[in-house]
Amino acid sequence: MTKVLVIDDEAPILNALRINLAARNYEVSTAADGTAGLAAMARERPDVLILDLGLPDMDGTEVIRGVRGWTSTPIIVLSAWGQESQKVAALDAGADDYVTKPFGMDELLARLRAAVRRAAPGPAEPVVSTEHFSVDLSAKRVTCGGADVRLTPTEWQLLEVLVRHPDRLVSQRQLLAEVWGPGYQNEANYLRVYVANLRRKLEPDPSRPRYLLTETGMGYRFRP
Amino acid sequence: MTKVLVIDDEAPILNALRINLAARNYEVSTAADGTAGLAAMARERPDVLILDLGLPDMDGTEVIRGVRGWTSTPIIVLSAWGQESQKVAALDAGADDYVTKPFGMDELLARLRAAVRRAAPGPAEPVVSTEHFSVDLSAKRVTCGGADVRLTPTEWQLLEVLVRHPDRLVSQRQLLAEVWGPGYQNEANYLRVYVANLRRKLEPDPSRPRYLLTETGMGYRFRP
DNA sequence: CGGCGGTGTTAAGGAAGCGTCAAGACCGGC
DNA sequence: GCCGGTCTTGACGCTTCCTTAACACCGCCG
Repeated sequence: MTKVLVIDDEAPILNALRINLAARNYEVSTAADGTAGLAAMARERPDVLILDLGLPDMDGTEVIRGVRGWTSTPIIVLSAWGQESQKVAALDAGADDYVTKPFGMDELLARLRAAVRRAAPGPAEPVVSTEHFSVDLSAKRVTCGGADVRLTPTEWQLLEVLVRHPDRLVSQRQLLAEVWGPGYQNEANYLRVYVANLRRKLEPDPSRPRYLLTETGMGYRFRP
Repeated sequence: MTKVLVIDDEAPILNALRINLAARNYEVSTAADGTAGLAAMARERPDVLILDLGLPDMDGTEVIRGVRGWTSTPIIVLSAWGQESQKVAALDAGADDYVTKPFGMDELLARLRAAVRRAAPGPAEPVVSTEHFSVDLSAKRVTCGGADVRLTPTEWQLLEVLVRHPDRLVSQRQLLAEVWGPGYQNEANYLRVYVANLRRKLEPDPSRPRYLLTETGMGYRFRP
């Protein structure tokens, strides 16, 4: 769940944000001034910071600089209408984005999504490991006992489909359709050849498969 | 020098941007509609794209999607006041930021700086070394056995893409799109020629590659 | 016991992909 | 306009991969 920290001294805005963000399934924490905000930033380690520039105890750009000293967490700035120079200063200090008050909640949420998306390297953990081998989906890399394993394109595609559905039984028809195309749904012999190839390259004992299991008459299953 | 591409169909805005950006030492190119814009994007390889949503020939979000298909170059969107839903759609399509017309030039420039700064690799290690050669990404210099190696512009771009994704498989389509442009995704023979050039200049034994590995049917991989 | 459907294994031919070389096209500077 | 460097383009031989077929195996049931 995405964690958001809101630093603002106006109670109505704080409440509105807390309610709306919580409703969208964000985890929200708040702080009412710059000092408390910097402390909360270090303590909570949020994924995004929403920062009001008009704080009672310190200038907004100082907060930004304080945060930027040790993390690149995205910062979205709230500023009152007309404070052009402040906004510019905030962006130059390292803010990622800003929204002018009064603002529409939809716009803020869209900017929030954009900021989180930019910061996130990848949506899902792309590496699946077993005791004997590991598969890095994004790098398209397979290592077995420390050494790289070379897979042909077809072998890789087949393994990818199985690994993306761990513990699930994947039917022969689905495998054939996803790897060879929808026109190959009766060529079950392809599967036998390529599953055998994968087992020879990955299984500790290819004749007694431990990870790439056969479900007779149905399909195959990957058990991590 | 930072390169900026402006896609806008209104001549006054185009001129204002050209003058102001050039005065700030940006290198500016322009396009008047989406089609020409996408072509210019591939040709010019700007560091930032400024995109007006109100184009005559296609929807702004389509342009964004066309660009995001092959590069993560920052995109700043210009939109008329009040088009809230358009702005949200643009951000969700992959835009990085937007500015509402009429806009202050200072604000646009600040957002431009922020976008470029965000896109910069930041604290990433700018020099990658192997046992036999080392690549300085920021200085664009390659040394092999103590001596400088001369690379042609195309050779350098190709090497840069591979080195920026160490250990990762980079598909032929991605390499072609990033080095030659999105229109060259079927010219796999270019890759063969230039990978061979790089190997001849960098590999200790070009016929038995140790760092620039080919994965038949899939792409290439740089192993440090 | 002997067929039968589904599966695992292996090998060979052809297709596709790759490395290499070289010649021509292009483009900049002089 | 010439010249050197760079980029395209095509052809050739070689390697890798995909497809296909043949055969052994296993469990099931008549």
